[in-house]
Amino acid sequence: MSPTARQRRRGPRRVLSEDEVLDAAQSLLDQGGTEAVSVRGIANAVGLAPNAIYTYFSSKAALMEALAERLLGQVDHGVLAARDQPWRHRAEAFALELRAHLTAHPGAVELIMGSRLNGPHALVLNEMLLDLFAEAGLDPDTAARSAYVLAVYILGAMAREVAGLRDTSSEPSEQRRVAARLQTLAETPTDRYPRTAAADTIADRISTEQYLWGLHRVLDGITAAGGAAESGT
Amino acid sequence: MSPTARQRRRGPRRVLSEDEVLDAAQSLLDQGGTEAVSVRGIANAVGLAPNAIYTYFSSKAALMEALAERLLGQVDHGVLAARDQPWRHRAEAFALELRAHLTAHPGAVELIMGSRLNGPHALVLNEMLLDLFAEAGLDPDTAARSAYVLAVYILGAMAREVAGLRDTSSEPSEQRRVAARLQTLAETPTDRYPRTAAADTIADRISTEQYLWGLHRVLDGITAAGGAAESGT
DNA sequence: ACCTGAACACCGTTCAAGT
DNA sequence: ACCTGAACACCGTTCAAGT
Repeated sequence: MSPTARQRRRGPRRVLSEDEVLDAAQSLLDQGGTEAVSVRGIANAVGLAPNAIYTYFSSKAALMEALAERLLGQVDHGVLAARDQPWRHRAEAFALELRAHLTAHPGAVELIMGSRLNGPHALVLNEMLLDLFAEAGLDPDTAARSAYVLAVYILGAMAREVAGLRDTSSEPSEQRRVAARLQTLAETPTDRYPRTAAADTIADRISTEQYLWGLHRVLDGITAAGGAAESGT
Repeated sequence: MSPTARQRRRGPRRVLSEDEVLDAAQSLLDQGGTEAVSVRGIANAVGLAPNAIYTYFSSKAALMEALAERLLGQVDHGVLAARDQPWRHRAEAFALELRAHLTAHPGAVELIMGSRLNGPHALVLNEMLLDLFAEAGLDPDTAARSAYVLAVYILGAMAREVAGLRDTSSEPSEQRRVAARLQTLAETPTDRYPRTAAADTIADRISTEQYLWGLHRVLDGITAAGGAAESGT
């Protein structure tokens, strides 16, 4: 599953793909957050000397940019394109899908938030949001503004959510317990401890409820301003 | 202006305040962003050995947390507390004030976004937002949700804005020009180049307009949901 | 063209020692 | 209690050299 050291055939032939390098980077990111991603760590994971990484990416910054772009490309946007569904339903499904993907890769949030979001995947997503709001009956200008506001809300909410999960590491009294709890939950099989699993699900549902409440307020505001066609959730 | 090396009276007496250490950190942050803030750089700026910093803060992470808190405390929240003004006007004024402060310290955004926001200054701000929405006629639960959504929008918008200003450093074709432009603008006296200054002001106003448009949509959505009392902008 | 070893100029943090 | 010098285990990146 995780890319480990491979037999190094020495020689000029390119032995790795860019994606394999990004796989290693993403694995480090998922395990220890942004600060755990190092050029030397990636090199070690793929079995190359550190400086060989610069054959694939011109700098660590370029690598991280590519990683952010790829992570954005991994979110399933099929729900956004489903034209048989009412636009509001699609917006909500997409917001939930993006949240699910990013909370599964918490380190990715910081990366995506700091990125310019002008890569191909980001542009595709923006295009789909423009389409969505156009179908909702908004004129192009209002649709563009609305897409921006929606993106700000979704990404901002994700950033606040993962910031709340942060370690702090010095004061074990507060959030440390939550992290420890999550760790425990990740290790306890759901079917053996139904109560614990249920409590966790409830906690998550509360957070999801707050997220969706805000999303609905944003969509309400957009609808009222742009004269968008109303449609059920 | 910037804290430079001071005469070091050697001995056990504490010669610096925590604030002086944070001053140095903030200066580095403003000049070169988060990655320019190093324990050794701070130590050099205040004229201490690097490890002496650990007398003031237990770790770099704790230092950065304190810095984020202090930066949040620097935003003028008088506009939020002005009870003679309609609540919507206060919300807008506060949003603009916070934006002005954070765009003046772009590096601070990443710091604040990554912080838990549970320090005293953050709690004060949250409390004031709760008051604001209570005065707007919302019940406590809705006020709390609304404060969260408003914070997410404001901080999210700031994060997107500073991410757009990022360097990229490798491809000078795109945003590099904007950065260069801003640099040029910062160096050209406004009164000598009125056209250039006007163009910049217009560009900023467009951005401000988008920011406020989104803010109004969010407030509209909240108002509609919570049955808040309407008041003119 | 791709990869390596070695080196450069950095990091955050710890430790024993001085005052 | 506060500060220092020295050290440890790291960084990202560059360079000359090998295939």
